[in-house]
Amino acid sequence: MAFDRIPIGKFSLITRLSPKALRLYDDRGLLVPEVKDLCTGYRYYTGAQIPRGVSIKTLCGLGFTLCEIDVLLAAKAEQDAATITELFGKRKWEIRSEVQRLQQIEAILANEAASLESIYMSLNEPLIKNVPSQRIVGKKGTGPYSETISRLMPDLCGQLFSEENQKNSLKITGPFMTLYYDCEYREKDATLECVVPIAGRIALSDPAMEVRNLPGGNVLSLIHKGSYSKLHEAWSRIGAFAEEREYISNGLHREVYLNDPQEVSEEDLLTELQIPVDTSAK
Amino acid sequence: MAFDRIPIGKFSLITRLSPKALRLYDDRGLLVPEVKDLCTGYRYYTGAQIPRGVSIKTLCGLGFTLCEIDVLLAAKAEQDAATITELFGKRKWEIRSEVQRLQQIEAILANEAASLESIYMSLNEPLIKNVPSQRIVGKKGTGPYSETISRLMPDLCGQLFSEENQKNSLKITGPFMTLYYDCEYREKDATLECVVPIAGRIALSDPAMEVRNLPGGNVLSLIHKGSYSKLHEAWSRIGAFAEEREYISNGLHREVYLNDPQEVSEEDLLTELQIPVDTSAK
DNA sequence: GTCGCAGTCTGCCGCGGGTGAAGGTTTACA
DNA sequence: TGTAAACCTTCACCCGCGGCAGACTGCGAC
Repeated sequence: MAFDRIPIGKFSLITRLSPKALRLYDDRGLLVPEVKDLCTGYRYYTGAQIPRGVSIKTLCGLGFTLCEIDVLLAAKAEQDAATITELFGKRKWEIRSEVQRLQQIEAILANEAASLESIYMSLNEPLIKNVPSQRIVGKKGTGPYSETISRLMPDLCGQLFSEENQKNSLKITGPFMTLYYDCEYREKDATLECVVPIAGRIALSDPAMEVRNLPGGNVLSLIHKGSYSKLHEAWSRIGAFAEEREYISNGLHREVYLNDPQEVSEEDLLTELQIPVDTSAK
Repeated sequence: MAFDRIPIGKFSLITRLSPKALRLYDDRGLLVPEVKDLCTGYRYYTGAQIPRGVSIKTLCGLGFTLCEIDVLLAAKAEQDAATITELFGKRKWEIRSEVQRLQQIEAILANEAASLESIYMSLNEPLIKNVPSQRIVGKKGTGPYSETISRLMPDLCGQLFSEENQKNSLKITGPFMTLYYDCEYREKDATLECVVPIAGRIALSDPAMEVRNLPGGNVLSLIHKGSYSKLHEAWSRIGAFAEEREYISNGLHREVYLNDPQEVSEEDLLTELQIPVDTSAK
C-alpha cells in the first residue's frame, strides 16, 4: 500500500510515542524506521511497524527499561516464553519491593504524632562500621550513671584546658566518649570512664587519669537523637539488634557524644552507641 | 570544644551521608560547612551541624527532594508547622498515587493469561485528539458489516491503482478508513463508506464513488489491537468511556485501519476507533 | 625535616528516559 | 511560488548522586 511511508509526526500520533522518544529508539536500535532518507535524514515508518511501537509503549507503561523491552520483543519474536516469564517475574518482584518500601514510608508519615525526631528513630538502623584505634586520655569512676559522668567530665576538661597543655598545643582529635565496664546495665554503681581522643604531649596533674591507646576495629553502631535521658531506649534497640544477628560483644561499650549540649538544643543532641564486635567469625 | 573542626570524611561517617553528597549539599546551600578553608578548599563541619545532616539523611530516605528538604528544615527552624504538614501531606499523596499505579501494574502482570496483547488492552485508554481535515475518496454501501467492507475495499483499491491514476501519480496520504452512517449498531444492514485520504488528481470510472473533504476536529480515539472480529469490544469500551464523560458524538464514527492484514499477523492488527466530539462546550 | 599515605580538592562524564530550545532544511498545500 | 508546518541535528537539562582522574594537603612516623 502506498501509505507505507509514515513520517515521524503521524507515527507519533498513532503510537502515542513522542517524536523525541521515537528518535531515541531509532538511535538505540529499538525501533528503526523502515526507510531513512539519507539525503534529508527524514524517518519514514510503515504500517507494519506500528505494532512494535505500540508494544514498546505498553511495556514502557509497565515500567520495563528500554533494554528489557528490547529483550522482551526479541523473545516474543522467537516465541521464547521462558525469557518473557523471567522478566515479568523480575518486574513483579521489583514492584513488590517498591510498594513495600513506599508503604513503610507512608506508615511513618501517617503517624500524626511523628515529629522529625521520631521519624529519625524509625529510619535509623544499627550498622557495622570500622573505627580506627585512638590515643585517649580518660578518667574512670564508679557511681550512679549520669551523676558520675557529670563529675568526671569537668575534671577531664579541666586537665585538657590547663595552661600547660594549652601552651603545648594539645589537640582534641575526636568527640568525648564514655566507656562502660559493666556487662549489664547498672543504675546505681556503674563503672565507667570518660575519655577523649588527643594528639600531642599532655601533662597530667590528676593521678586518676590515664593516657593509653583505645583499640579500633569493627563496631555495631547506632546513632541516638534526642535527650540523654532516652539513651536507654537506644541501648535496648542496639542490644536487640545484636542479639537477633548473634553478634557477640568483644570490648567495652561506648557512648560517643557527637555534639555539645551547650551548642544545640536537647532534641538535637546526637549520641552514637558502639558495641565492639568480631565479624571475622561470620 | 576544640573538636569542632570535623573534616568531610569523618562527618560522612557520622551522618552516613557520602562525601559526594555532602559536597553537593554545600554547592546547593543545603548544608554548608561552618568553615571552608579558602586556601586549601577543605571543608570543616562542627558538631552542631550534625543534626542538620542527620535530618537531611532522614528526609532523603522518606523520598523528599533536596528542594523540599530545604523548605522543610527552614520551616522547622521557624516552627512553621503548616508548611511541614503541607509537604508531608503532599508526599503522602504522591506515595499513595505511586503505590496505586504500581499495584495496577502488578495486577496486570500477575494475570498469568496475560499475553502482550491483553496487557495492551488493559493499558490503552481512550483520549481526545485533534485530526486534520482530509481530502478523501470513498464508496458507500449497505449490507452486513464485514461483507460490505470486503466488497467496497477492492473497488476502491481498483480505482486507486488504475493505470490512469498511477500515471498521474495519485498519492494515498493516509490509512484506509470506514465511516459509519448508523447511529446504532446494525449487524445486517449497516450503511457505511470505505474511504482513503488522497492527494493529486483522480480519475473515477465508478459513479458510486465520490471525492470530498472529510472534516477534521477533535475526536475521541481508541486503538484496538488484534483481530477485526473483536472490534465490537473496543467499540463498547469507547462508547462506555464517552457516556461516562458525557461526550456527545457530532459526526460519523470512523474505523481507521492502521496496518495491513496482508503485512502483519492477525494479533498485530491495529485499528483506531474515532468518535468526533465537541469539546468546546466543556 | 621529610617521607609516605590517606584524605581532600575540583572537575568531568554517566545513568534513564526522555523534554526543551536553537537554528537550519524539507515538505506539503494553496 | 510562497509560506507554514513538519522535520532534521545538536546541545543543554532534569535528579541525586557514583566513579574516575589528577592535583594538592595533613598527619603520623622515622
